[in-house]
Amino acid sequence: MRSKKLTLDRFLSFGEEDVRDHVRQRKAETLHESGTSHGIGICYLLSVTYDGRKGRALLKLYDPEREVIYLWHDNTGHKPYLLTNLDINEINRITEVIAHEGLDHLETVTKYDLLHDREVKLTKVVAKDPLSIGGTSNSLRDILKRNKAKVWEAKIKYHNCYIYDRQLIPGMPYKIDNGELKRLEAKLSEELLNNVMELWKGEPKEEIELLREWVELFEVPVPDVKRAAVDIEVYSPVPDRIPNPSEAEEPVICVAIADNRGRGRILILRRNDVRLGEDKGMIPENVSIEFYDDERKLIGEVFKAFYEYPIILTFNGDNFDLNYLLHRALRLGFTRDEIPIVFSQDAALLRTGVHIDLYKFFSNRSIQVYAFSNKYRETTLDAIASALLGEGKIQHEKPISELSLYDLAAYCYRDAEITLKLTTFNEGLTMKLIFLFMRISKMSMEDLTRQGISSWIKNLFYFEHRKRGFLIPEPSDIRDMKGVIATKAIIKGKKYMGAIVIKPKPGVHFKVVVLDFASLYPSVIKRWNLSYETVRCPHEECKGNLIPETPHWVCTKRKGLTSLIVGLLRDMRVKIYKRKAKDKNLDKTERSWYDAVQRALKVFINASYGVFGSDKFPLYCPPMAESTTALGRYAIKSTIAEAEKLGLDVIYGDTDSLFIKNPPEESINHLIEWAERKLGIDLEVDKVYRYVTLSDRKKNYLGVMIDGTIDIKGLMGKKRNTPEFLKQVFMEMTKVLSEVKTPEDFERARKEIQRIAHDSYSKLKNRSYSLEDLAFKVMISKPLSHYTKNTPQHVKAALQLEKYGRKIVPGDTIAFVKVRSRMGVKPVQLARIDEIDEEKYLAHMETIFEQVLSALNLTFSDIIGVTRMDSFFSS
DNA sequence: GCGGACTGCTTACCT
DNA sequence: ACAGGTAAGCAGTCCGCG
Repeated sequence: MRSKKLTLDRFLSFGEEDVRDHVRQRKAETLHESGTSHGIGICYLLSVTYDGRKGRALLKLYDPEREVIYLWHDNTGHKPYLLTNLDINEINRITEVIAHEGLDHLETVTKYDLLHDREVKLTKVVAKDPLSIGGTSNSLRDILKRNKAKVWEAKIKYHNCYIYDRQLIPGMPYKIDNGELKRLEAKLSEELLNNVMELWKGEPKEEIELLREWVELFEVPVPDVKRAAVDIEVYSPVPDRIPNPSEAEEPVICVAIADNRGRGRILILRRNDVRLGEDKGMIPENVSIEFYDDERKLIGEVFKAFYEYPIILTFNGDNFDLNYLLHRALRLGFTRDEIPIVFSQDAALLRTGVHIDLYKFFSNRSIQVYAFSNKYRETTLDAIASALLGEGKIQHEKPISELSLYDLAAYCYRDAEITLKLTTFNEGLTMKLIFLFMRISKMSMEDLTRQGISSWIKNLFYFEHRKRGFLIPEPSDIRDMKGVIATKAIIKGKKYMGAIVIKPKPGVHFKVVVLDFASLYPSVIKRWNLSYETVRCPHEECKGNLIPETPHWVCTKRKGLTSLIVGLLRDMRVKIYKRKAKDKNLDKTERSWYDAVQRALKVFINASYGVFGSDKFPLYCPPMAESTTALGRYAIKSTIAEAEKLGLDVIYGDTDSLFIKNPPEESINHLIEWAERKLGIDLEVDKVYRYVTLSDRKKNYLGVMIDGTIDIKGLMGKKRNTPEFLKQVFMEMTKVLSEVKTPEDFERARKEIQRIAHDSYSKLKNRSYSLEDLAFKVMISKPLSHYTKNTPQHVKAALQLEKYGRKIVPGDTIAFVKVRSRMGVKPVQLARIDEIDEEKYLAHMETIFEQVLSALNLTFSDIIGVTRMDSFFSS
C-alpha cells in the first residue's frame, strides 16, 4: 500500500537533513539564532510521548517552513524512575526488587522536602521501562510498598517525567543540533525587559527571575500550523441510530477534509440505490468531489491525507470518527501498521501527527467559561459553531443514509469546515490559546486538549518542583499534616466556608459605581504567602501568624511555591497583558495576540484557588483553600467597614465586589488607596451603572451602563431553560429599561412594559405560541436510572421519550411542555398545543416580570390588570 | 384523607 | 473530574386536624 511507504521512515530521517538556513517567521526576528546551522531550523515542540517499541521518549516537532512533523527519539538515555525512602542497602535486601527484570539501577539523590522544610536523602530506583515502575501488579512501585517502603513520584506518566527532567516547554521553538535537541533562546528586546523590570521594582528576586523566563513564553509567536479538519458519515440501516465504532459494521459513506490552506475534499462512496442529487447546492465551489466504488480505497486515501497534515482536527473524533475509521479499516483487512491511528485509553492518536478532538477541548469548563466567556451553553458542534462563528450545521430533513450523494457531501463538508473554523476564527484564537496553554502547563498538545484545568495546574506545579529539586509530595503526605478544616460551610455537603454575599438594598439606584478586587483569591494567595507548604508550616515560630476566623497560621520564613507562581501569573496578566491587549500603539495583530495571552492567563488564575479545595487534585490542601476564602471575606468586610466610615452607601456586594450608590469621586479614590495601603491588594472601578435595579434576591440584578448596555445577572429571563417566548418577552422588557435615563423616564417605561405583558398574555391565552416557544429545555446530567431520589419533570419527559425508542444519555437536553394531565409534562415531540397548561405558564410569566418589576415598586397584577386567580376563574 | 410546612433534589446561575 | 453561595421549582414527607 502507498500509505505504508508514507509511514514512519519518512519522518525518522531526522538529523540527516541538509544544511539549510533557519526559518524567519512572522516576528521570528525575536528568536536568537545561535549555534551552528547544521540540522533543521526552528521547530515547535508539539508533543512528547513514549515509544514502547524503542523504549524511548518520542518527540513530535513541527517545522513551520516545510509544514511537516519530525519525530525525534530521545538519545540521552533518560529512563523512568521512582523515589523511595529506603537506602540502597535496604533495597538490596529485597530480592523481588533486585531480581526484577525491569530494574535498571539504584542511586542516591538529595531532594528538598517542602512539607518538612528540610533536605532528604532518597533512593532513585531507575527502571528500563515505564511499566516496571507502575501499572502492573508486579511493578517496582507495588513491591516496594508491600515491603513497607514509602515511594514518591511513581504515578507520574513517563512522558511528563521526561518533560520535567529535561525542562522542555511544549509549544516553544527548538532545533536539532548535531542530533541534539536544543531550546531556541528568544532574545527579548531591551525596551520590553526594562519596562517589565520597572513594573516589578521592589519585588523579590526569585519572582523577577521567574518573570524573565515566563515573559518569553508570551512573546514568542506561534506558527499557523498546517491542519485539516475531518468529518465522516457512516451508513445506518436504522435512522437515528448512531453506528457503534468498535464494531464498525456499516460502511463509511462520506469523508470530508477541509484544510487551512484553502483546500477542501469530499470523498464519497457510490451506492447503487442512492441517487446523486440535482445539483451541488451547498458545496463550496473550490472543493473537489471524489467518487469511490471501493470503500477500502476511499479509506486508504483518507489515511494518506492524515500523513499530509501535522494536525488533524475533529469534533468528537476520539469517540467516533477516528475510532470508527480505525476499526472499519481493520475490518476491511488493513494491518495495524497501515493505519495511522492508534487508540490509547479514551483517545484516538496519530502515529506521526497530532489529533485534536475539539469536542473535548470545547467541553472543558474552564475553556467554555473563562476563555470564551460562556458564549456557548451546549457543547454540540452546532451550538458552539453558531455561537462563535455565527454559522451552524446544515439541517437535514431525512436521515443521513437517505440523503442524495450531493446533499450528504454538503452536510459532511460543512461539518468539517466549521470544525476547522473553530480553530481559525478571530485570528486563530483557539490555536493561540492551545499553544499558550501548552507553554504554561508544559503539556503535550494531545494531553492538553483532552484534560481539564486541574491536570494543567498539576503539571505546571510538578514542573516547577522538579526545576528546583523539590520532592513532589504524595497527596497523603499533605493530608496527614494538613487535613484540618476549621470553618463550616453554609451549603450542606460542602467542606468549608466560602465567600460572603451582601444583602442587596431593593430599589432602583441611580449612578452606581462597582468596585472590585482584581482577581481577589490569587491576590490573597500572593499577598498572604499561601501555599500547601506554608499554611500550617512546621515552624513553631510561625504559629502566631494567624489567618483571621481560622486557627491556621502561615509561614514567615519561606516564600510559598504556589504563592510565588499564582502571584506571578496574576501580576503578569494585570500589569502587562491586559494593558497590552488594549494598547492603541500596537497593531491589531499584536493586540489580538496579547488578548489571547491575557485570556490564557485568566484561565489558570481563575482555577488556581479552586484546585486546592478539590480532593481530586494531588496537591489538595483544605486549610490553604479555607484560608484563601477566609482572607477574601476579611478583605471585603474590612473594605465595607471603611466605606461606611467614609459615609458611602454600599447597596450590594458579592465575594469581591462592592456596589456603591452615587459616591463622591474622592471617596472612591480614598477607598482604593486604603485597600492598597492596608490590605495590599488592588481595588479598582469595574463598571459604572446609569442605574441598577435590585430586589431582595442576591445574585439577581439588572443594570444599565452609561452607554445603555444592559447587564443582567441571574434573572430567570436569562436562564437557558426558560421557554423561548418568555425570553423574548424578557428581552423586550429589558430593551425598554435600557432606554430609561432619568427617574421620570420610568413612567413611560412602565406603560411600554404593560403593553408587552398584555401582548404576551393574550398570545398565551389565544395559543399563538408554538410548542417550541413554550418548551423548557433542561439538561439530563446523569443516566436516567440514577434518578432514584425523585423524578424531576425533565426526567419524566425523558422517560416518555425512551418509551418511543429514543436513547437518552447524560448531556442530552430534553425539551418539554407543561400539560394538564396526570404527568404534568410531555416532551415537545409528543405534545399537542391544546393540552398545554396555561396556568403554569402564566405563573412563570409572573415570576419573570416580578423579578424586574419588584425593584420598580410594581407588581405583575399592576401591569397586567388581572391576577392569576382572576384568570383562573374566568377560564 | 388532605393541605400546608418543611426538607431534599435538581438545575442553572454568580463570584 | 477547580471552589462555595444563591434562586427557583418540584418531589416527597411529615404533621395536624374533631
